[in-house]
Formats: sequence, structure tokens, C-alpha cells
Amino acid sequence: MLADALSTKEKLMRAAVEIVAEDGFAAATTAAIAARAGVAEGTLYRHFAGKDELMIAAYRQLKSDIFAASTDTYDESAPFEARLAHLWRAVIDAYRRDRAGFRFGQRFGESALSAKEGGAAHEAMTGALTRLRDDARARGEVKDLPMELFIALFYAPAIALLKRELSGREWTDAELAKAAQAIWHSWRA
Amino acid sequence: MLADALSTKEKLMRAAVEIVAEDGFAAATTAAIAARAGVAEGTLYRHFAGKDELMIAAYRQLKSDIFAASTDTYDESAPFEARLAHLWRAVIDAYRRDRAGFRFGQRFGESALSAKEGGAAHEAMTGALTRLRDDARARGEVKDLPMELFIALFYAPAIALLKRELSGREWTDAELAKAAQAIWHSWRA
DNA sequence: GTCTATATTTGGATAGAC
DNA sequence: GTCTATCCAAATATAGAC
Repeated sequence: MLADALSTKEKLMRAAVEIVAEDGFAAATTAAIAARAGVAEGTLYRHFAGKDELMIAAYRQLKSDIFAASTDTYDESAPFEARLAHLWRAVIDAYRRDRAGFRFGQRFGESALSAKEGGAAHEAMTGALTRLRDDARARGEVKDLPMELFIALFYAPAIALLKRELSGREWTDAELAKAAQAIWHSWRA
Repeated sequence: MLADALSTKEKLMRAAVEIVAEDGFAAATTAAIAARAGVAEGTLYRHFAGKDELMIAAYRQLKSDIFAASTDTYDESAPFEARLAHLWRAVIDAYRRDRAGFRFGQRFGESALSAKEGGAAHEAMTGALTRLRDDARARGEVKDLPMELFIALFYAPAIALLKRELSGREWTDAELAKAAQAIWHSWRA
């Protein structure tokens, strides 16, 4: 059962996130969610129009948390490679702080519900990445590629590494630093 | 309704793949699958022990199709960058030939069923990639990284690009060639 | 706002005729 | 092997008391 410090609404969202993370969407019935939140099933409908709305609300909440956690300020006057490494590691760390949330996000993204919700989970950080690319481009230090491709080269391996961590593999700081460097090499002109 | 050339068993698997691809796992009820396959619901149970087994069988089928399609022979004496580019493009093309299958695979991979099934979808091609890494490593042309990291740098962007194609973006041959080159740069020492 | 009890629907699976 | 008809369990959602 979830901590009393949370509001009932928050407890319900957190319960949904954890059940989906552990056992998938099929296991996240209204009965299971209410039970884990420690409230009655009927109570769910006082806070959300239905199960889908609860899931979507939980996803939005998660997205904004990750956004807040991964966009700390950093030194924009540092060398480009260091800027990329900082941002990349910040993303890894933000997701690492809430692995259930990460897993929920992955599953939600592949569910039919995500169509209702709209964009990918990454829009938030795209701004910082675009600035980095533009700055580096002005100096001729990065390739001439569509921004979408830079984004894919940046995020996709991060997500893949985080997924591996869900099944046991733990990446060391040194390995992550090398990975960030490899990604910079993929960007570099 | 699916073509008569397929066996009933194949029609059921294909129907499941298409429904999951279009509308997600929640929409893939036994009734919906049977209807799309053009058979009665009860018939499903003459071919599969239950819905989960049908889904798992469909996934295994898909995996072996992709394996067959993406491991054509190629010139192992070519330069390393060309070998990587060839393999990378082969993966893209294999998935492009069956987009519904690709989408099903992504969704299946995030479902709770995938735990029963076991490994990731990529094991198949890992052999060719490992050989490439080892050959290039012997000449000092690639970084010193865990194989898992090479795999992530290779596959993750390919999957990300394919996902974008599901929502409309079409990558040109030139863009894909540049992407393959960027990935080689991430591998390169 | 929350609980208990319940209505309603739908889903997975089986039985038995053909 | 396939169909029709049906059972049973489970899931979403609501009603009404506290």
C-alpha cells in the first residue's frame, strides 16, 4: 500500500504506474489499482472519468517530472562534446531515479492509449539539444543531418541502455561516459 | 478478411498481428481475431491452447521471418564501414517489408507476454555483428566497448527511425546512408 | 469523499452437432 | 476441422448509504 503522504489521486496514479511497470497493462485492472492504492474501487471514479483517463493523467505527470529532473541548468559555454555528455547523462539519471516510471512510460508509449495522448516523451528536452546542434553547426563541428536524426542518435541508445538495466545489467560511470563519447562521434562532422 | 492461400493457423496469426498493429493489444480479443481471420471463435482453440499461445506463436514466426530476411549473405571482405552499412540497411529493409509486423513486434516486446517468450528480437543478427566487431577490433579500427553497447548503438537508432516512419516520415536512401555512416563513427576507434 | 454492493458488458474458453 | 451456442469469470462502471 502507498504512503499516506500522497493524496488519493496521487496514490491511484502511482499504483497504476507500478502495476503496469511490474505486470503490464493487462494486469492493471481498476480492482488491482484501487487495492494497491488502498482505496475502494468506486473511489477511482470520483477522481477520474475512467481507467483510460487515469492512465493518461499518470503519463502526463511522469513526463513533466522527467522534464523537471533532466533539464537542470548546465554550462552552455563548455565544449560541445562536454555539453552533449552532460545532457545525455542527465537523461539517464532522470530515468534511473524512477525505474517503474520509466517502464510504465515505455509500455504506455506502445499502447493504443498513447495515440490519444499525442507526442513522444522526449519533446521536453528537444530544445536544449537543438540549441546544442545549432551552436556546433555554426562552427562546423557537427554533420549536416535532419534534427530528427540527431535526436534518434542521442536518445535511442540511452533508452536501450536503460532497458538493459531493467533486466539486470548495470552500466558503470565509465561505460556511460564512453557511450556518450560514441554518440558525440556519431554527431561530429 | 485474409487470403484463402494461408492455412487457418496462419490466418489466425496474421489477423492477430494486424489487429495488434492497428489498435493495440486490448483490441485483439479472440472474437476480433477470429472475425478478421474469417473463422469461428471456437476454431481458434483447435489450433492454439489459448490467446497467449497464439500471440507468442505469431511473434516467433515474425522473428524467424525477419531473421531470414535480414541475413542475406554479403561480402565479408569489404571494408568495415561498408559491412556495417550493409547490415544496418538490411535490418531497415527487412522491417520495412512488414510494417504491421514491426509494430506488432514493438508492442509485443513491451507486453507482459514477452517475459514468457524470452530474448529480445535481435539475437538473430548478433552473430554477424559480433564477427564484424571482432574483425575490426583486430585491426584496431573500433573502440574498446562491451559488445552490448555496440549492439545498442547499431540497433536503437534503426528502430527509432522505423518508428518515425510509422507516423509518416519517410527516410530517403541518402539519409539512411548518412545515418549508417554516423553509426560507424560511433563504433570507430 | 469514501465505502459496500451491485448492475452490465465483455472476454476467454468449452460442448457438442455437423 | 469448423461452426453455433453457451458457460463462467472478470472487468468497468454506477448507486446509494455513511
